Amino acid sequence: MNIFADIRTSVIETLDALVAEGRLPSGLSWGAVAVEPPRDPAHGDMATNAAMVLAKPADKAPRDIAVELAERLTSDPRIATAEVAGPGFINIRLVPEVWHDVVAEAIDAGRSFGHSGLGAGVKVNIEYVSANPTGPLHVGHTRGAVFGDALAALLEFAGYDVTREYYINDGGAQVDVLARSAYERYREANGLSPEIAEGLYPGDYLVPVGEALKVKYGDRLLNLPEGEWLTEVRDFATDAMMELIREDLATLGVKMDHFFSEKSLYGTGRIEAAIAELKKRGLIYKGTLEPPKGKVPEDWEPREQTLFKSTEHGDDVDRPIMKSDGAWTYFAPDIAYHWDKIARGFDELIDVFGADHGGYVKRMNAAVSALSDGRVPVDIKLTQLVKLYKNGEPFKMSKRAGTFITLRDVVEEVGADVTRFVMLTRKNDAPLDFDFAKVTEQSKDNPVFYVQYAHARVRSVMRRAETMHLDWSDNARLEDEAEFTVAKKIAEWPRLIEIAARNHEPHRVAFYLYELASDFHALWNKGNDNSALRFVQEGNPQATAAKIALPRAVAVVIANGLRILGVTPVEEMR
RNA sequence: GGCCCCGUAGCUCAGAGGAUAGAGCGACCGCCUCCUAAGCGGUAGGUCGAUGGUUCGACUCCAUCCGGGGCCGCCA
Repeated sequence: MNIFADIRTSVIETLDALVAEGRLPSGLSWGAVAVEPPRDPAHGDMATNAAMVLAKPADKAPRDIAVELAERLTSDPRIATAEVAGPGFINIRLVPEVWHDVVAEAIDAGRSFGHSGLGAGVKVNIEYVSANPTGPLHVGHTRGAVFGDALAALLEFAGYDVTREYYINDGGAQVDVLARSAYERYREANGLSPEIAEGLYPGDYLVPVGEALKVKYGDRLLNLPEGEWLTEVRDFATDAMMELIREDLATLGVKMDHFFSEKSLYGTGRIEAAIAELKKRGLIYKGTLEPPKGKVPEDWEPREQTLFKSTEHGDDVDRPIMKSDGAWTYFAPDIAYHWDKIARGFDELIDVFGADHGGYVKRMNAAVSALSDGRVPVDIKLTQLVKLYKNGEPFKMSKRAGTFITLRDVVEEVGADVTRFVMLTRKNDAPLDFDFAKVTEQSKDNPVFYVQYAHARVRSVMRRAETMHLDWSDNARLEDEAEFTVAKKIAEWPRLIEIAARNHEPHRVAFYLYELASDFHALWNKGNDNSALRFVQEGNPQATAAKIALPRAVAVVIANGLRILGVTPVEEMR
């Protein structure tokens, strides 16, 4: 139940009735008619703009429509008052029973409260993380992992059929570099001193890989020319890195449905097939690009390449898919990969990239648009930088010195729950400050704590109520303003889910939970002054049952929200 | 030079085209005999970067400009 959608339906039925009676002209569109919570609670529980958006097409004064509409709306038993205000708003107040019903429904529906038919089984593929398999995941990947995972859960909650996917970049030159780096560690394991040349990966994490290579191959690969060991070492090292990455993701609670290998596209005709699709549409040609303006590379010279006419689908320049030497560019397997997703029947695609990949958005959009003839929308979400701090001091990282902070460092330091919540306290495209000290602080300054604390408070009173052997009725008795404030916030949950899902913005869930927790803490505190508002009424099981329904509903919503974010709701604070 | 993101209170940030633009921090003033004060209430603080445009209505959409960041031929 989404009370805002329900009342909107009522508004529209009323409008239809007005049309049927000739009070409004026929043929009007209700698309712009909205029923929303007002900014100022003094304006009521919800407001509709119907009269204003219909005034012009209906050729009537907004207030005339509003007066007529408002008068009829009150015949809806849920609507207590409907008043015309301002330029033509209709401010609606609902009867108290509605809010009691919301509380009962939240408790009754439990984990499914807020589920939406929005997705209606639409198949969505969400690709995230997709880090090169050349080492452990670092902080930047962590944000992408958390964001993608929360978005996936959010869409599932909203009724979408979601596939979580990771694209393994195991087809390019970087995995050869990985192989050479691992080979040096293999030599080291054999008692030789490794030569980590400039450009190789120096990290310690390859030491065990070298040792494992020794276990598998003994000394047989020593003193062989690179051509004879490269493939085997590369595959071995890549598998080891993917195993490492899977473990890293597991510590965060991220589990992919599907890993897709770039390598599987090469030599199998799959790239060729995807390019053939573009060729079929007349979007492949041979040509020479202009040099990039502004920053001209020293060694630039015009070369003829095979190009994708991405400008036909909104890109700024056409993009090379094959180099002048006949090898595919990195973009070619990307096209093939996305063609594969389309061929697998996904209705919508989402890619989560780091902000440094912003330059690829237009070309990927163009590729998907071309390959699906505009049928499959692709939304590319960029996650901005994470700046690390400790007690307000910037945390210096140096890749060269190998002192970069890994995902595992972060999770071990503050825990997966805190990591996930904090990463979602900013919009994906806003930079994020992550202070190791502050995120674990137990105070209201810390949103993770604040929301968890609200949940723990509810569980605490529920444990107390257990001892009273009361009848756990879903029927709340709401009396105080603060109680209605909380119930009304709960009523917004289903609507919030739809907005967040539609915009692909899981951070909205985190912000909402903070607001709900705030309303709840306020109510709790009111119980300090006014014992009638306490959830546990000593020696009175009936009164307690009636008062404890509301916090129970709060806990349901907080738990559902936290689960979407991938955070475990806690039973008590420790 | 081009493209993308950002610009909202002193600071960090929310804000489906709606009414008098919000929250937290910081500052100031209050609230524990009472389910966790790990909390709550109040006060102060704003030309929503600028100028035009669309609209009944613009922080929101469009254009131009200013400021900050990122990316920019065959690299991955």
